[in-house]
Amino acid sequence: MEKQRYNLKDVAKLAGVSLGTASKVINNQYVRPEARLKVEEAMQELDYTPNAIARSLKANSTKTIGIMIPDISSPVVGKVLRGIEKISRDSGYSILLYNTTRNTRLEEDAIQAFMRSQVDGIIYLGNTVGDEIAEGLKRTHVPVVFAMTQYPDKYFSSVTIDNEEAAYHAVTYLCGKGHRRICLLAGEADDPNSGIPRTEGYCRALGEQGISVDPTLIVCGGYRLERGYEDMKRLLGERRDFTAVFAVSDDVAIGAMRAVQEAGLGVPEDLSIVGFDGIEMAEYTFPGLTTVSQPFEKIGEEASRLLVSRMKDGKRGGNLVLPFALQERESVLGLAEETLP
Amino acid sequence: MEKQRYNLKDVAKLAGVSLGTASKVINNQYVRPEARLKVEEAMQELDYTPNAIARSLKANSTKTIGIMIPDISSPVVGKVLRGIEKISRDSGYSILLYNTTRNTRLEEDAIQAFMRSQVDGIIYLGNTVGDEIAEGLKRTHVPVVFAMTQYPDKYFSSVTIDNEEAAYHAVTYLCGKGHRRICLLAGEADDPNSGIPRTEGYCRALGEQGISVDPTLIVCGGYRLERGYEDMKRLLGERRDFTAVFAVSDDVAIGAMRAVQEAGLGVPEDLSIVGFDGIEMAEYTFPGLTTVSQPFEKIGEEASRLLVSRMKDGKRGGNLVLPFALQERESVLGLAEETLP
DNA sequence: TTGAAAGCGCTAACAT
DNA sequence: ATGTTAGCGCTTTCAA
Repeated sequence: MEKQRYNLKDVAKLAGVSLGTASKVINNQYVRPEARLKVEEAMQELDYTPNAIARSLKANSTKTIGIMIPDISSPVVGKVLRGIEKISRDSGYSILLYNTTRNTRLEEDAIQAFMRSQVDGIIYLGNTVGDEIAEGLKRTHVPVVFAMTQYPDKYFSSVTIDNEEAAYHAVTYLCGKGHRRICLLAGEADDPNSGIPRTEGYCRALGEQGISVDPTLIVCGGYRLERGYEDMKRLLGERRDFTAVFAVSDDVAIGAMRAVQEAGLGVPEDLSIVGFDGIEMAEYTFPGLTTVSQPFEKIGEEASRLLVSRMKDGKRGGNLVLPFALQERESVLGLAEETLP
Repeated sequence: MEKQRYNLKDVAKLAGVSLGTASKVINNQYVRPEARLKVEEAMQELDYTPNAIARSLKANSTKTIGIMIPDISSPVVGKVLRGIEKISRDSGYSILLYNTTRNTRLEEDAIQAFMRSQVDGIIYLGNTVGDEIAEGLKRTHVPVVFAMTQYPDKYFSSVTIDNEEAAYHAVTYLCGKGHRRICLLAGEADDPNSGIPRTEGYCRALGEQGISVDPTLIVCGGYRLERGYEDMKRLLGERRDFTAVFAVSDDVAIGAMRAVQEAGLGVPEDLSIVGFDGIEMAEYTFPGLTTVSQPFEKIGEEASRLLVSRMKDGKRGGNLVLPFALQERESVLGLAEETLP
C-alpha cells in the first residue's frame, strides 16, 4: 500500500480546473455547477482532505486551543474537560492537551509549546496560578480563561464557584443540625483557590453561630483520598471531641469516612461528614455522602464559551461565578439537644 | 498593548544577517559565533518563538498525535492518558484530544479532524473498535495503536492485559476461598474487549473447578457505578443463593457493595466481592475492595512508546500484553466447609 | 560560512 | 466564473 497524500493541486489537475477554482469549491464559493461536480468527484477519487496546517499558516489562526491541566487523571478535571471539549468541538476548535502535574517548569513548557503551536486561546484548569505563569500567559497575546481558579488581573477571565460561600453554606448546614464542634479537613493552607476561601467560609459560619474557631480542629492536608484517610486516622487516635467533619473534597471525605469506620465508629451516628465537589462516587458510598456539589461540566462549557467569544471578537470576558448546590444524603446526623458536648 | 508576533525574518533583519543564517541558528547548525550571538540577542529582544505551523508545512510532519477517547471523565481513562501524555511529551509530541462518547459518528469526525490536522499518529483508547472505524483509521496512512482494546488486523498495534486470564484468575481465587455460587456482573454482553473475554475467563475457572455455570447468575449491565448498584439491588430482591460476586469493574463492584450494605447485609460476612481495574478508590471503601488491578499508566506509556517508534521507523508494533495483579484486601471471606450451599 | 531563492499547501486579490 | 499569482513562516538546496 502506497502512502499517498494528495493536495488541492492534484485535485484541480484531475478535475481539469485551476487551483483557484478547486479552492473555491472547498470554500463554498460560487463555481459553475459542472465544474464543482468534477472537483468533488476528483476529491472523492483521491480521498482528499484539506491540509489544515497550510490553511492555518495562511489564515494565521489554527482553530486550536491549548489546555493546561494539573492532573488529567483526576475525575474532577475529567468532568470539566468534557464540558470544554464539547463546546470547543462544536465551535470548530481542536484541543491541545498539556498535563502540568502542578509543576511550574512544566507549566512554562506548556506555554512555550502552545506558542509554537500557535494556539488561538488557552484554558488554564484548576491549579493555583503563580505570578510568573500569569506573566507568561499574558505574553502569549492570546485570550486566556481560568477554570476553577482565578487570578487578579483583568487580562484573564475565569469561571468558578464562590468557594467561600459554599463552605459557609455547608458549615451553616452542619450547625443547623446541632453540630458545634466541627473539624475542618482544610486542604492546602496556602491555596488561594480552594483551601483559603473554604477555610474562611468555615470560620465565618462558625462566627455567625457564636462558636469560636478552635484552630486545633483545622487540619491542613491535600485534596486526595489518602490525606483524608491518614489525617482522620491520626486525629481519631488523639481525640474524639468533635461531632462532625467538613472536608474540602469528596475524596478527602471518603478517605476520612473509611478511617472513621475502620475505627469502629459509625457514620453518621458517631460522626457526621460533609464533603465537597459532588463526584459520582459520593452517591455510592455507604452511607451516601452529603456534599457541596460543583457544576463541573458546566464550568468547562462556560470556560469554553468565554474563550470562544474572546477569540472571536476579542471581548474581555470577566469572571463568571456559577452556583453550587448542597446535596443531602445520609452522612449527617441531626443532633438532639442533650447530645451537645 | 500591541499584539505583536515576530517572525524569523524580523529576527534576521534586526540581527543584520540573512534569513538562512537565522534559521541555522535556531536549528543548531554552524554559524560564526558572533553572528549566532547577534541572532540570539535579536530573538531575545523580540521575544521570538518559532512558528511550528510553518515548520510543519515544510517538514510535512506536525509532531502531534491524535487521541480518541470514549469518555475523558472516566478515572481509568485519565490514568492511561497520563501515561500517554508523559511519554509523548518527552518524545517531543503534542497531543490533540478528541472525546468520542462511544459514538460512531463522532469517531468518524475525530478521524477527519486528525487527518486535517495532519497528525503523525493516532492512539485509540478503550472503546470497542467497529469495522468502519478501523477502515477509516487505516485510510489515514498514519500509525495507529490501540490502548486497552484490540482489533484483528496487523496494520494496528495494541497494548492490553489478558482479560480472559485476569477474570479466570479472580474467579479461581474466589473458588479457592471456598465459593461455588459466584455471581458475575458481566458488563456489556457483546463487548469483545472486556465483557466477552472476562465472561469466558469466569466460565473457564468455574469449569475447571467442576462447577457448572448457572446462566441466571450472570447479569449483563455496563461498567458504571449505577449499574452495579441497580443490578445488585434487583438481584438481592430476587434471591440470595450466591456467596460471592465478581464484577467487571471496580465501579460496578462499589455500586454493588452499596446495594449489599443497604440491604442490611455485610461485606464480606454475607457476600464476598471482587472488582476489576484497581482504581484508587478501591483502597478506601469499607471494607477495602479486593480487585484485579490493571497497570493503566503503564498501558498509556507503552502505547505511546509503540506509537513513537512506529512513527520514527515505520516498524510494525505488534500486540503488547501487560501483566495484571490481584490486589487482596478485605472484601472476600474464606468459607468454611459447612457454609457451602 | 553565508546569502538568495525555491517551495511546502493553501487562500485571496487581481486579472481575464 | 475562472485562472494566475503572491505570499503565509520556515527549511534547505545551491551559489558565491
